Amino acid sequence: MYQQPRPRVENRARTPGQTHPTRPDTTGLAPAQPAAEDEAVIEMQGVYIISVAARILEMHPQTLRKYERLGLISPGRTIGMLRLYSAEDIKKVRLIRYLSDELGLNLAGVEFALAAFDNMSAIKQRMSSRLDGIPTAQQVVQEEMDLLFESLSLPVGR
Amino acid sequence: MYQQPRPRVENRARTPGQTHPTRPDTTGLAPAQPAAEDEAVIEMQGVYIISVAARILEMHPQTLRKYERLGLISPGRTIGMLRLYSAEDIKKVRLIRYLSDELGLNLAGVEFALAAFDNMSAIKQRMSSRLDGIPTAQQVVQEEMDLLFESLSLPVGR
DNA sequence: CGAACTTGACACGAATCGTATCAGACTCTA
DNA sequence: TAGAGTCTGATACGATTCGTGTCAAGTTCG
Repeated sequence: MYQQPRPRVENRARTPGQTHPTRPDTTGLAPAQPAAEDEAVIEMQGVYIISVAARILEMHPQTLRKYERLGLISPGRTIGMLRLYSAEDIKKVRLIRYLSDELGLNLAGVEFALAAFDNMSAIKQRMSSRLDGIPTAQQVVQEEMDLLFESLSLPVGR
Repeated sequence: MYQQPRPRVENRARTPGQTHPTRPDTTGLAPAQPAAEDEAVIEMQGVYIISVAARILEMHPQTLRKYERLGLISPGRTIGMLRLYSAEDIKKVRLIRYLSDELGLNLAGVEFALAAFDNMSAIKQRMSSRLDGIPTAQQVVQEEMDLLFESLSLPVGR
């Protein structure tokens, strides 16, 4: 078995005493995480194979594979084609899980939302760029677009 | 029975010969639509009770009631509490159906998308307003925000 | 008045989602 | 090189969601 099934609704808060088994990576592919003290908030770096990523995220490996098949994430690969999840990938999966669990979106909705975020970021960038000579306008755009991101009830700025 | 079940995927194009029964509104509440020639594109005005709205939209009345219960639409009411669907409401339902059928969003996703559209429109308005004295910047915002709306693969500007 | 309609509540089939399981192939360490 | 452990794709399962259908009771309006 892989893990106890994660309840469908909000179990983000970790029970304090419990910590991950931190089973040694026999593969050696994933750089050891910095001796996790509070795993829930550590900023990790490096890449992880799917089993490690799944343990970090407390999700089923099959779920991660399904997300990739649907194009929601695109983890790297080893020479042997093993998936490698970067910190960016982990963050993105957390966002996906938030949209799914907290907001109740299905995967089509998640795809739509992710695309919307990307487009919003890109447009914000373009506007700021085109307003290069007008710092006042740049400021306005910056403020309002940030407001727009906040209005989408996201956990953080993606 | 109310109608033949609408296929889940894309049947927007009406078979040319067929036209709605246009059963006379015994209620008299809904102003007669302008003698529909091509019902698929008519711009209607006035308000309709749920049975008429459902026939126009080729949807089940229960679906419209469910949308309202979820807060996706808010049709008016007669003094007798009968629902009254305006042209705005009809358009909104068409958008909902597009998001659901074409993009595959569930209703939580539709709610998210509608809120995002509203927020985007509001922010665009606010930016344009705050950039009142800088027509150049106003133009940029206008163009880019329109681009943003287009990028969301919407049928029209909502 | 009375026929036709709307209302809310409940139930059903199909589809979706996360998870579980399987055999086979691969990886990496000893 | 041998072998334990892991990954891979494919498939299946239970729970949930969504649109639709059905029902009795109340209301509306000609």
